[in-house]
Amino acid sequence: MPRHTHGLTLATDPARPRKPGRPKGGRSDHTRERILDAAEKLFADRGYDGASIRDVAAEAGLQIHSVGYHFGPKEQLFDAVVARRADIMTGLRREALDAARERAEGAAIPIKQLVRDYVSPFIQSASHGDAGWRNYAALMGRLANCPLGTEIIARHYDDTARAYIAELQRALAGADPEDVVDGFSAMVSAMLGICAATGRPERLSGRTTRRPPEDSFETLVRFHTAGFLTLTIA
Amino acid sequence: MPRHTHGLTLATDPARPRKPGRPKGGRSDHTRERILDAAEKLFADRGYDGASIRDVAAEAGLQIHSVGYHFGPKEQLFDAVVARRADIMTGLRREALDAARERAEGAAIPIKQLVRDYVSPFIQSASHGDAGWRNYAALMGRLANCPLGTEIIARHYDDTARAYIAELQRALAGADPEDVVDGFSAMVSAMLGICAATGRPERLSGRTTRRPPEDSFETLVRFHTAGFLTLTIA
DNA sequence: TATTTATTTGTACGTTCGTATAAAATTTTG
DNA sequence: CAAAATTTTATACGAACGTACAAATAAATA
Repeated sequence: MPRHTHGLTLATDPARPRKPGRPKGGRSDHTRERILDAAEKLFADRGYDGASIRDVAAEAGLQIHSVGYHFGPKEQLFDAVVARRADIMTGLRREALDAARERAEGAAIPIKQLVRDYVSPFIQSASHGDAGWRNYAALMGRLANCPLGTEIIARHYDDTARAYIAELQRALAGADPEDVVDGFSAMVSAMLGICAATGRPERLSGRTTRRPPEDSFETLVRFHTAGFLTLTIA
Repeated sequence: MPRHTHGLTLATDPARPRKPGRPKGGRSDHTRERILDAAEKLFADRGYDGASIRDVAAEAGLQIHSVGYHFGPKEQLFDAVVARRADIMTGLRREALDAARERAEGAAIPIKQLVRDYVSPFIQSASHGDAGWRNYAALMGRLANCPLGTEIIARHYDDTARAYIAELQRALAGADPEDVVDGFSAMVSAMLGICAATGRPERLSGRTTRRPPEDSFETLVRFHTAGFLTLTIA
């Protein structure tokens, strides 16, 4: 299995619908994954209100009610879509943070390391992962600045965000903690903007093809590391 | 009239509906403004698909068809909402750029000046302007990372964005032009994130009240100026 | 083998959506 | 004052929405 999929791949054989009846092995995870994949794609393309449960069912090759049967009301389906990969993302960021702490041996973790460790899992998944990860990244970008999205993001991402912010504040001793939070917010906004693949950077630079997200990633790390470092200067 | 409204205020007396019949003065601008105000608010709160034309009409105190009569299909209404203040915003940024060019007397404009001039009109309007500007700022944040929004933003904002990017590239001679575009995109993402007022910074910092956007504005200017400046270092 | 459990199917309900049509009301124009 | 123009009101249409119910099907259980 390719490393960048982080253990999650698109449900195979999306064209073949299941026959009715109790499935052979324990639970019917296959169908659930198919529904999540379809919902992820449509929510990313059209937004929460723009994507209908009917569309999701059709995209998954299922009847309408299968979606409600497995996930309940629409909001629960939406939350399940976000949660699935949020758990993976959070795990990667926690691992990276633990490793960085170990390497620092009690000292503050370098800013650049913190920026890299927080942003890297997301951009790597969005650029090297399968279509599911690309859809997920686009979806998170849509969610960033709207009420429903912020509420769900808070539930799944805020704990880890606070852990990184605490390390940033430690590494930036003397900086206003609120400035650090603003810097962190700016970093996240930029990260989501890169992965949203809106085509705007191409239009603004005159490129015909999209710049590789890894290149933007390196720029983003340098750019935001420098930004954080100036916050210590009163 | 307060300076920060930039000549646009909410239509007065939103509770009184107009009587039917041809209006006394030329066109019925009063009703049009009321509809735009209502649509601006609801699109910001609920998104394009989440806000219905019925809701807009009710918010404006009008019958359903008045909206369609004045603005045609829903997408045209949406574009009109974005366009109204985009024209004002673009004007302010152009003025600032012209003034900065004059002051530079042929030399490159300082980075910090460019950052400030681009971001300031938006954040000042969103923080000191009336409710209409606050709604508009929230709406633009929602639009940033979705297809429909990006298309409309391109139509109304890309020309001025390119003018600022050209000056940034001139001031950052030696930097990769693509890096400069990425930095500009990061700056815009952060600007929109601040004005979206999602409540996330409060949750991440433990504040109970929202940090004044002007404070975040000053941080953002320092932060991103430093980011741009490192792009010249290979 | 008979019963229970899990899943899919098919159909349907009431609501809301964007848009359209027709008529009434008021001002401007001739 | 009569006719044309403009805007509001009132109503309605077909389509799509989220959700729900009952029946059918197949595996698990007894």
